[in-house]
Amino acid sequence: MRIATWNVNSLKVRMPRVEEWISYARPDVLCLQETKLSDAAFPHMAFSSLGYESVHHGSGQWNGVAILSRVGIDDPVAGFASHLEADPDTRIITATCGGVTVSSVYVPNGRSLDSDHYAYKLAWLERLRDHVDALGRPDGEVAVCGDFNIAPTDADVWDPAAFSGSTHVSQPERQALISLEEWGLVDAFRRRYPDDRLYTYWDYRAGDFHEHRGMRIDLVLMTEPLVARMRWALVDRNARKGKQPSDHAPVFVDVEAA
DNA sequence: ATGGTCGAGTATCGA
Repeated sequence: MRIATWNVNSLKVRMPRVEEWISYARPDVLCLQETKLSDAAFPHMAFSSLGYESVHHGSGQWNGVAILSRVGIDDPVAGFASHLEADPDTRIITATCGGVTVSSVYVPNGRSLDSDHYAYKLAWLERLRDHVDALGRPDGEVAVCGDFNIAPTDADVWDPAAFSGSTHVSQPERQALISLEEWGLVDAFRRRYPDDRLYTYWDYRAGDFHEHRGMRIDLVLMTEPLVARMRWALVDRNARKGKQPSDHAPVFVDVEAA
C-alpha cells in the first residue's frame, strides 16, 4: 500500500499537477492539505474518474484537508474526534482506508513564538495527541500524515542557525512531535533515511528550491506494525519543479500488505 | 534573515 501526503497550496490552482502526479505515482491513499476549497467545490468526480473515493473537510479560502483512496474509505470524521473541543479551522480529517486508520492533518503555522497563533499551534498539537488516542492502538494500523509545520530535528532544516528563535524548530513544537512518537507513531521517512538531508518544503522566494534551502515538515507518522512492513519511501522532488508547482513536494511510503 | 514568490482576493495578508 502506497500512502502519500501533499500540501498542494490551493487545489483549485494545483489540480492539473495533482491529477498528473496521481496518474504516475498511483498512491493507494493520498492525504492533501491546504486545498483552500469549500466542501461544495471539492472535485470528488474528477478523482472518481481516476479511481479514487474522497472525503474533504474545508471551508474555502484557507486550510482544507482531504483523503483520497482507491482501497476504500470508511467512517470519515471531519475535525478532531467528537469528544474533543472542536477546531474552528478545517485542519484534520480521518478515515479508514484498506484497514488503516488515516488522518490528514494541516498543523497551524504558528507565525512567531510571541504570537497567539503559536499558542494556538501548541494547543492544537495537544488535541492532536488526544485525537490519536481515539484513532486506535499503537499495535494497530494507524497513520497520521500531513504538513506538521515542525522540523523534527536540526537535520530537517537547511541551516539551523537561520531558524534560531523561529517557529517550526522550537523545543515545545518538537516536544509535541515526541509525544506522538512516545504514543507509538514513527516518523517513517526518517526511519528509512536516518542520515539524509532531504526536504519536503521550499519557499517560493529567492530561488530557495534550486539552492536547496528547504525544510522537512511534511511527515508520515505510522505505528510500528505498519513501519515494520515499509519497503520504500520517497520525496518526489520532481513534483516541486516545472509549471505552477506547490511549494511542498509529495511524500510517500510503501507498506507491504499484511 | 529577509522576503526577490505565490495564492487568497482585489488591498493587503499569510506562508
